Formats: sequence, structure tokens, C-alpha cells
Amino acid sequence: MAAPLAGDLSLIYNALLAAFGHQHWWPAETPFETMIGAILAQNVAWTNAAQAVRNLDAAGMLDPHLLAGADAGEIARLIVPSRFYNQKAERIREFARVYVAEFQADPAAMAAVEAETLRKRLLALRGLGKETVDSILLYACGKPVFVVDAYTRRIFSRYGLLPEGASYDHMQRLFADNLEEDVALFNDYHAQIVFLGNTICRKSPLCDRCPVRVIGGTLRCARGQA
DNA sequence: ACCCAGGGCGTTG
DNA sequence: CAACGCCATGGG
Repeated sequence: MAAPLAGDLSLIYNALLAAFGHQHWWPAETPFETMIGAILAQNVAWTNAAQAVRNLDAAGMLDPHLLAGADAGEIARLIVPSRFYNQKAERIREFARVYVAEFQADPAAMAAVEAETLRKRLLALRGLGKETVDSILLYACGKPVFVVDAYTRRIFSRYGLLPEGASYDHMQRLFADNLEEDVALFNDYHAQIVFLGNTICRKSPLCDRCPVRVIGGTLRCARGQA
């Protein structure tokens, strides 16, 4: 594996943006919906998580106070499509309780907390791991935290920029060390990776429609070089 | 009838 | 730390 060239990550983003257009993440109406969506999206297709969000909304339960006081079984019943619904119901209720008790159910109050402090606090909650917490930090709180995931590992190991068994921290460091700290960039870059991952590059190792490929050990982008 | 999705936890070695 | 099993839906 060649040492990551400093410009590769920007080159790849430019190619993805040129090919796919801005992704406009997170697909939610409010910061709180984003937070709940991040939990519901754990290890499940987004369409399933989205259905669970719609069910909560339709039941009038997409509310921090109501979720904090709800019966876990009542939440579970509404989020069945999200898979692992019993676990996720507990996680959502506990998160809602903390959101109300410590952040006054106010996204601005939460976003006012220093990023690393907030990250540690959320990571201490059961069911909130690094990817979920970082998604909340970036997409709900506007913190400059790069979110990485299984798609990131699959795609960037394919480009030769990460080993196949790269850890979350290792992956995150690659982006933090080689990109300008920019919330808008971090937001759309991760969204582009997910889009690429669950559409055209799902199966074939280097599908012919991928805007980014490796030729003779060198990274090439079909569009967006600069 | 398979396969796997925008993970995380608890338990082992 | 890594490797496992567990959780337990729905679309391709």
C-alpha cells in the first residue's frame, strides 16, 4: 500500500461530487430527528430506519419528552422495521432522557458543548458507539468530526489508502490529518461515500461507473481533477 | 432460499 | 485488542 498522497482525499471528493452532486445530508427535518435517526440506522438499510422514523412521527412520538417518558415496549412497537427494535427502543429512550435532563431538549444547548466533551458524554450511553455519536456530532450539532463506517473501509482499502482491517480510529485519522477541518466538507464527503457504497459499488470491486479507480497503482478520477 | 444493510455490546482468548 | 455470537426486519 502506497503512502497516502496528501491530495488524494480531496481529489476523490471532487470526483464524487462532480459525478453524484451534493447529497444534502442528514435526511431529517430537525436535529432531534437526526439524532434518533442515527440510532435507528445502526446496521440496517436506511429505508428501514426511515420507516421507523415515519412511524414515530405519525404516532406523534418524535418528541424528546414523550420518548423519555414512554414505555420501552411502546417505542419498540413503532420501530419494528429498524431491526433490533427492543435494543434500539431502550437506547432511544435513554438518549432522550439525557437530552432532556442535560441539554434541556435544546439542540443549540447541546451544540454549545465543546466537541470532545460532548463526544465522551454521548459515548458513555449504552448503544451509542463511535459512528453513531460522530454522526450526531456532525449532522445534528455541526461539529467538525469526520464520520467513517464500513463503506469507508471497503472503498478506501480498494483505493489503497487504508488496510482492509483498518480500525475506526485509524480511518478517522486518515481524513482528519489530510483534509481541511470543514463541517460542510465533512458532511457531504461521508454522504458521498455512503451513496457510492450502497449504489454502484455494492458488488463489483471496481465497477465501470465508479468515478474513482486505481490504475497501475495510481489513483485516477474520471472527473473533478484539480 | 439465500444475502446483507449508513453498529454496538458482552463474552472469550 | 481480535474474534466471536447476539440482536432479529425487509428488499433484492
